[in-house]
Amino acid sequence: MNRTGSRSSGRPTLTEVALQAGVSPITASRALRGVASVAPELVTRVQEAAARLGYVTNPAARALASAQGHSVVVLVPSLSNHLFIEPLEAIHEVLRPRGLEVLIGNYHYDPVEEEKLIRNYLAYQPRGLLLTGFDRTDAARQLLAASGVPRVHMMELDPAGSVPSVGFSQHAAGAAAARHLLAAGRKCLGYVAAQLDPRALARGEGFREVLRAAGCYDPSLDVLDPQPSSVGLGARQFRKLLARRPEVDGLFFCNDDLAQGALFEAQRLGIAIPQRISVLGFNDLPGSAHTVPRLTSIQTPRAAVGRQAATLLLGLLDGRSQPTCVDLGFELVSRESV
Amino acid sequence: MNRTGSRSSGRPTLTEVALQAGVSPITASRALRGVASVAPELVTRVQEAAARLGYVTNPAARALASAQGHSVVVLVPSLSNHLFIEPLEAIHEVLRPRGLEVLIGNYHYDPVEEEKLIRNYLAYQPRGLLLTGFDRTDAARQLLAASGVPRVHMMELDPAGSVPSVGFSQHAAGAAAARHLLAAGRKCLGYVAAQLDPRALARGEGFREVLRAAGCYDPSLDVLDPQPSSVGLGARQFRKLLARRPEVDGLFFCNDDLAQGALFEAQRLGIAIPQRISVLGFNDLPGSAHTVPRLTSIQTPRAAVGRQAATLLLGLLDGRSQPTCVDLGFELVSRESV
DNA sequence: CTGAAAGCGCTTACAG
DNA sequence: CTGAAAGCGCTTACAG
Repeated sequence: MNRTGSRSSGRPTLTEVALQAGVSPITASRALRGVASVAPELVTRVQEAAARLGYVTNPAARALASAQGHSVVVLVPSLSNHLFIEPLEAIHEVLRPRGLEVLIGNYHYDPVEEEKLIRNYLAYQPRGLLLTGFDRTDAARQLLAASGVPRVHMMELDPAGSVPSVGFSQHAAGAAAARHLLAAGRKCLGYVAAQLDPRALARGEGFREVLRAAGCYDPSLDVLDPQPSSVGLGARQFRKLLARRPEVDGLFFCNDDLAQGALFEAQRLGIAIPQRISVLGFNDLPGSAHTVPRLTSIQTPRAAVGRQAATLLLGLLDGRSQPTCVDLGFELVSRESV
Repeated sequence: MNRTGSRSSGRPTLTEVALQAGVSPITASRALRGVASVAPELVTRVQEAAARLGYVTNPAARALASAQGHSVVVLVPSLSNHLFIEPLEAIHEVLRPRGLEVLIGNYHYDPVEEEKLIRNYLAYQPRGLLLTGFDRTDAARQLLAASGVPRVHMMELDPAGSVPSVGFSQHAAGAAAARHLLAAGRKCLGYVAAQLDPRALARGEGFREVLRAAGCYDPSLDVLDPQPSSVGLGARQFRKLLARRPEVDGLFFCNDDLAQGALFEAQRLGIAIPQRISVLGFNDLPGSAHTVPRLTSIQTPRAAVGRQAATLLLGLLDGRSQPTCVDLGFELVSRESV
């Protein structure tokens, strides 16, 4: 048989399972895949044979024969800031039970790296794609369109509404932040952002718009730093901003780690939060509920985004659902720092 | 040609590249893979043809034909506690340039889930495996041994020294923690651990051993909680322990997030750190350098573990290196909390 | 240094 | 409901 040549993998094949079960390989294949048309008795016979031999489908052979991978590719801009871990876990939970492998690509906030990942992963003929936001190279856009692979975008809402997306309005979140600070009686407000991805920028837009409408927008109070977000950076930016503009009385941080750093630094500087300055975070990261003072933040539906995006993709694959735009909203969690 | 049938993937194939370049598919294959024996002129011709057509190798076909995947599987117990992100990134950096795909499996600290992942991923015929620690089911052990796939274990050192491993001695780290606290003049010491994976347990052993030798080990001062590690849990455990044993004067936490929680809670309780209680963390997570007071912690070589493990695996694949045990050590970072 | 033949382990039409 | 034939797109020996 085939097993003689050194090219065989050594693992049991479908043909061997079929032999044991006394059926043809095609029937064995159908039985294992749960194709309806197989006699129940044969199904159990095949399943037993497979179990006995410890048979596991060779994914390469399956993908080659069916011209379809059994994977869904998820592309995220980062793994290190914890933000994308929760969607990732939720995606796994939805997709794994359906027999779909989840391939994770991290492009480190670099559109060129994302384009490479898209090119590479498309070779795997994935069933679907889960992407972050809408900001990518033209080449990447073309690759995606040409591939025809169903996809859902996460974290941002499609402005046009034509591409399936699951997330919330970053702009509205920024606006809500400004309104909350204004409602707390603060007047001299700044936005402190790092990384400066499209979402942080959109929140800044929303924030500014409200301030402008309230007649208290001061561009010199904004701090936009392209460096990765971190506790240390938050502390540094807080100190610098305060030295420069001691009259500031409210700060919106684009991520909780920055805000936590500001809280630490304020304590070192002897600046009372929120008495002298209100501090508002974003994302409500683990730990923010326990800082001193407890951080007021905007909770984002990260796990829900992953879950819904995966579910929507599944619907698209089955032809059950239409491309839609799912707005999951956000929630301001009021604690002690504003 | 083949392209007529609906079974084709629609993407350009090696054969088409070969046609364009005026060579046989085999030569095209060799040229693209960088097999030495191809005439330089043909190599460039093939590469140009491939570029022109936008050819990307079909990984399924390649894996099937070569009875070898081009992936390395990395299995980690968690993604959410940030600990395993750095090794993962480092592994990517080493393996991707070599054309190896990195498949990530997260088993959520569940050996049964790890066993399933091993079974599944082995079907991909990975070139190598990167595993976390040595604690797994017997079935998993057998699968690994039977597969013959080269592997390197991370984070712990192989006690026997026969299996390749890269990490540091968890036991020694625990002992170092105890010595540091003792050297600071503390006598009433406890170990606060969560998750209770084998590594946290090993650190506890090392910690206890030193205390015992110093004649001040008190088992009732240890807090071992199987829940996931978090800032909130650290705060809770700190408060409870303090209510129960107000005389405690030094605490070693199995992870920095717990220690950070304790710092917050101490502040709320008005307990001076380190004057009344020394707090020692573990892992030196981002943020720990900025807490109030700044957290003294034990820095672990997480990125280096990933980098070295991947490098060692590469050596194993090339037959360049022998299985060895690489001890990367750890470093106590003295700040303000002890 | 290059190539014709065969095969990797599945699944897709096509029959019956 | 079941199966024989062909094919997915590569690479492995084997020649020359």
